Amino acid sequence: MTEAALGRRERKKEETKRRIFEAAIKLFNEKGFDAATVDEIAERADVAKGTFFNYFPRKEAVLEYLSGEWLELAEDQTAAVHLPAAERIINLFAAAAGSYGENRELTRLVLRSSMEQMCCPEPQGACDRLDQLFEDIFRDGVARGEFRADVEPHSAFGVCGSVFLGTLLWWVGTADGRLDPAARDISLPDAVRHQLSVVFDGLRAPRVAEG
Amino acid sequence: MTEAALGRRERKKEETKRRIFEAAIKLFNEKGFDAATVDEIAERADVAKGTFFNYFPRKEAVLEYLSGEWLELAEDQTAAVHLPAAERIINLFAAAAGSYGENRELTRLVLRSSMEQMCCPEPQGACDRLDQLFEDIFRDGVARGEFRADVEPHSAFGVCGSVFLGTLLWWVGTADGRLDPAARDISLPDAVRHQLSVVFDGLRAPRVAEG
DNA sequence: TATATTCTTGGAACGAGTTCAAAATTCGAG
DNA sequence: CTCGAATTTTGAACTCGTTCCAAGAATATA
Repeated sequence: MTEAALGRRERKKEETKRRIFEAAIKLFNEKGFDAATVDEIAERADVAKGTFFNYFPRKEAVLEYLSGEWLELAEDQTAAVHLPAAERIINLFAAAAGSYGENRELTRLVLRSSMEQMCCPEPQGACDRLDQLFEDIFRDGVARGEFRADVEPHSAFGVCGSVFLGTLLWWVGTADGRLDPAARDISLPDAVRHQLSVVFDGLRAPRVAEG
Repeated sequence: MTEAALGRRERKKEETKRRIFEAAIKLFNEKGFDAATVDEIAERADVAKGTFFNYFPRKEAVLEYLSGEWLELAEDQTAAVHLPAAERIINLFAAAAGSYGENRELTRLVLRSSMEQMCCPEPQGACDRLDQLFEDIFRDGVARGEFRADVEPHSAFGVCGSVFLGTLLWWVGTADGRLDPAARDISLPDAVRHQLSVVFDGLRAPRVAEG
């Protein structure tokens, strides 16, 4: 009698999770992560407090879930195989930054939880997925002679991922009131692009040809 | 009658703060940050629970204080003016990494709190101090023609600082049990050196001379 | 339809961080 | 030395995240 692939039970579960998730995000936006109590979230999602913990084992798990959703939005960027590898990588991170960079406060919270994850990396965490995407493109770039062959892909991801993260951190720190003058005229994705381009080209002054 | 510049009261305050601080760090090492309760810390420092919050407004503030102490240890590295600027910068970060890299668990905690600070930058936070040190050296390097002149010092710090932080994160994630094979043979300061050298030289393949 | 099973619910209880206002201590002036 | 002001200490009370569990609902099976 069940028409969908998922039974009614499964469907209801998913719907409840979404309801809790959306209520939580909305509240985080309205009053901040700490000020939004689980009671309130459950109240607004029309479930009991205990139910919240059925779906998200900890309050922070809501943020981890959100970061996963944001990453998915960026995963398409790996498709454009015709572009130079450097550009594809920059596009990948810039797209991710685009998802993040809607709301400073929320981004701050997601960043915080992402770092926690990074410190205790799960086999299938969001960071590992991003690493995989990156390394595929990077290896391609090495094969095409665009990138140095003497840098391990994982090490390269370490550098680029760090800069991505660091730029997000910087952007989050430029709170709306006291904007860094440099931050007023540049969007977060553009900032990520700029910082990554520095990584690609290096900091050293190029040797003048007529040395 | 007071021999020191500080009155008795001031001295006692400082001593109490140290006692609380050391009791806290010792307990964090023994049983982890979360498992060490403020009650226990206060108990071991021989003060009441409330007193703890007189000196550290939040439990996490102990970690912020610690990160400040670690940074001080690295500040000497800026003295060696005779070295190339790139080397001085690498030494600066490697020295900082040396302080951090004693204990993975503690480093994880300090990193967590440092990121929080970075998200809501205080005028005189540890990050700003590091930024100042960095930019002085960097400008020197630009003046000497070692670095590109078209990269803002602050932007360069963003890149290098991010990579420093990211490498710490990576290292913290390589828990003693499940060490990344690559992490077994390289110390944290060396890892920082390596990653920063990538930043200096860039990721792109050098143009072959006989193009 | 009746029964068994599994999952969901939500309120009570607990633990730990944080707050607060009263008590204790220290300091400086007379 | 003594009094009063200012500062520090104190721990009980409060808040909120988290756990637990018994009752109930939903589903599968006969």
